[in-house]
Amino acid sequence: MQRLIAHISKFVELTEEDRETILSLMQYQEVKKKEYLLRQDAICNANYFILKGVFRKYYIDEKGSEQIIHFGIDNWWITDYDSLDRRIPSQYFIQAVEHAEVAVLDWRVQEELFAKIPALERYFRLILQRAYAASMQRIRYIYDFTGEERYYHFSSLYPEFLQRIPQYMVASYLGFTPEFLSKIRAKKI
Amino acid sequence: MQRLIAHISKFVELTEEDRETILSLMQYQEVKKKEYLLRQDAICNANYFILKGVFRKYYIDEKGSEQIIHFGIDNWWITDYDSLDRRIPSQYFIQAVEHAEVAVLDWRVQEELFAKIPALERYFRLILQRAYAASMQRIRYIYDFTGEERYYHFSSLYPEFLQRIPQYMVASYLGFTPEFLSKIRAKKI
DNA sequence: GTCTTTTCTTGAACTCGATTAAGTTTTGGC
DNA sequence: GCCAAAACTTAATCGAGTTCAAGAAAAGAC
Repeated sequence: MQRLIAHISKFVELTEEDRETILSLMQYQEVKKKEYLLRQDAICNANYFILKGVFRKYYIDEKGSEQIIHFGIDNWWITDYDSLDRRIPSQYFIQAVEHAEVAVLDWRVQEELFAKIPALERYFRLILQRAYAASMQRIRYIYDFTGEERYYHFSSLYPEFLQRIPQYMVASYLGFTPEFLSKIRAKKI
Repeated sequence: MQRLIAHISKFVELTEEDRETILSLMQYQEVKKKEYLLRQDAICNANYFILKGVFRKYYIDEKGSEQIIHFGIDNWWITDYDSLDRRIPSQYFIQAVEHAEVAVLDWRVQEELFAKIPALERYFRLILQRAYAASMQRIRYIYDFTGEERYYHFSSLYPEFLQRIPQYMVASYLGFTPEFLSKIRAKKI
């Protein structure tokens, strides 16, 4: 859980008392491979800080196949903000790709925490700013580059990732079919 | 400027004093068609609330052509958060598509305002949450639908928009060429 | 260690949308 | 009101990536 405190401290200043408050109100949770933090149609009840492991956030598209829109890795928060905040059913699944550990911030606790520690409201504003910028960047990649270019970019950015997660998940995240990914790999080797 | 106050009040509670503080620290500005609020390589100095008009946020892609990543319309904020907050050169242009009026929140004033009115920090957290969710939704549209489907979806969602802005901008925003948009329209009529 | 499930590969036919290169229509400046 | 610039259309050709279908390899389960 110290990783969470360290992360927050990179963005805002916390007193020793703040730290204790945060630790006392958040919970540590282990998540087994393939377990879900959230399922479609459920109302999201927490924001999760990933201490260790990998999660995927996906939905079922028109044709009934899984489409990954986001990977969550160490030191990122993962949730469905829309469902969490507006208390509406989620369109997404959040599932552990491998054994993981998270810090859980329940939505009922969140308000209490913001009231006690205003710096946290700021911290989340900054986190969201980054997430928003990252998702703009993602749209740029989709528009500017071909599938092949996106794959090479992704594999040079997160080489260890390709070892840890199934190829078909990478294909889904990058927006093409597993067959096409196979073809790209065949070309290179 | 009352539209801004009304918008903020939809998300957080403001006292009469808060309102006056906000109005005193923000500036009203008219922006002529084709004028820029931000240019590539400049550091973004403000967050703009659009009172009236339409803006486009775009960048120049690898091939040297303009790629629109976002439209800003009445009652939305538009800025480059990454550049604004981290004081780094922007990758984007923000340009008025038609004559517009904005409320300007300068970055040096922003901190002062957050200190005086903590509710505003919360307001921006909520705004960013929405923007982030919207951009996720955008990625979904790109992945799930063909260009033609995206066009029909867009035109049913914002019919008045198609009248107000050039087609080639719609094509750029939707991620295809103006020629292809012409083809879609020819098919239907 | 074998059996089942999951993941990955290969190839042929096909489709969506890009590119190129005209020509046409609309808009706006003066 | 006229001219130039900006915006839109049409058509032929081409390529990135999909779909379908089958088989091979790897990973768990017991």
